Amino acid sequence: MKNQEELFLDFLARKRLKNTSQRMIILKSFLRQSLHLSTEDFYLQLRKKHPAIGYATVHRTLKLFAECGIAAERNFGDGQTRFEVNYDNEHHDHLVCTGCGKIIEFENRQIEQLQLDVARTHNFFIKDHRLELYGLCAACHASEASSLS
Amino acid sequence: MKNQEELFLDFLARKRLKNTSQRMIILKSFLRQSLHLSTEDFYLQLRKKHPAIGYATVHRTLKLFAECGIAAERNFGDGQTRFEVNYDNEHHDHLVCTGCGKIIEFENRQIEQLQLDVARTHNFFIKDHRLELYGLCAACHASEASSLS
DNA sequence: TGTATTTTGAAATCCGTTTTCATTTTCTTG
DNA sequence: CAAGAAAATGAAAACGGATTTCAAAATACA
Ligand SMILES: [Mn+2]
Ligand SMILES: [Mn+2]
Ligand SMILES: [Zn+2]
Ligand SMILES: [Zn+2]
Repeated sequence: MKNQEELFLDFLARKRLKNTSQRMIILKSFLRQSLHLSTEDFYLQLRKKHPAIGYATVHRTLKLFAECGIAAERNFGDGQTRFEVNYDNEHHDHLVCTGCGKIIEFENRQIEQLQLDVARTHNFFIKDHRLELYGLCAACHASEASSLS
Repeated sequence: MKNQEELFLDFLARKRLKNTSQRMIILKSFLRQSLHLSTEDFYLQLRKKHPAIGYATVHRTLKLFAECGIAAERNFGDGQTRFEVNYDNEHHDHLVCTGCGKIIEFENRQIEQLQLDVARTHNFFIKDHRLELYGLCAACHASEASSLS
């Protein structure tokens, strides 16, 4: 099993892309700290240590990560694309708190199986899916209840 | 059971909004022909019969429909918001063909129940959810298979 | 009616994303 | 270790869908 860094280097070689210091810095930073960060937020983080790296490069590199499979691109309906590390191509779905923005990951084999059933009954060939549950986390639910007049 | 038109008129009255000819024309057109149309596409349709109605008015009116519950706002990941009539607040999810854009609606009580289970195990209070299955419809799947070299 | 209030349509603006372009860096080959 | 070809970079511009602005028009209510 290759690690994320090796996977990315292989990808670069295969596509005749060049291995630059910016790409390595962005990769390491991404693997270290990223969890559902928007390009903007990730860029702002990175800029603290590496102010010379431009937004365009960050954007382009995150896209490369998604293309080679070490990142997943997510959209939780707030108009901002988010990226997260995609370990071993393991799939998961999300609970999104509309109160505080907290994101909880989950995986449910039964739901996945039922999705396949749905697709089959419609002669549909599934390539991908997205399931997001929106609502309030325990903390936000409690604070909303207590603030009702 | 009130129909969509009555619901919208009630909504306008409740919010002290005015009943204009544009709003009625847009409402009737929307109820008649809309199925997962983007604002742009809906506007282009409408313009054929009503060229004097502006895009901004169409956009604002579709938002009103969503606000009062007679329309549902959808986003299938192509960067365009789509609207559809939301009959009787009945929920459904979607199969989206990435080949031809075809959209098939489905409803699966078991999946809905399992979602509630997931939420409960995470002490999450669900308000809404979205489930989309992306892939190829039967026709697109067949044509892709036949075009492989 | 008169008049306050809302709505309208065109155009401008917003805002996240993507592209452009001149310059710099990387990589290959002799 | 050059040099030349190819690709990457960063700043700024462009893009595209969504939203807002604003002056003129339409509506609702007394
Ligand atoms: Mn995740
Ligand atoms: Mn639908
Ligand atoms: Zn929360
Ligand atoms: Zn299709």
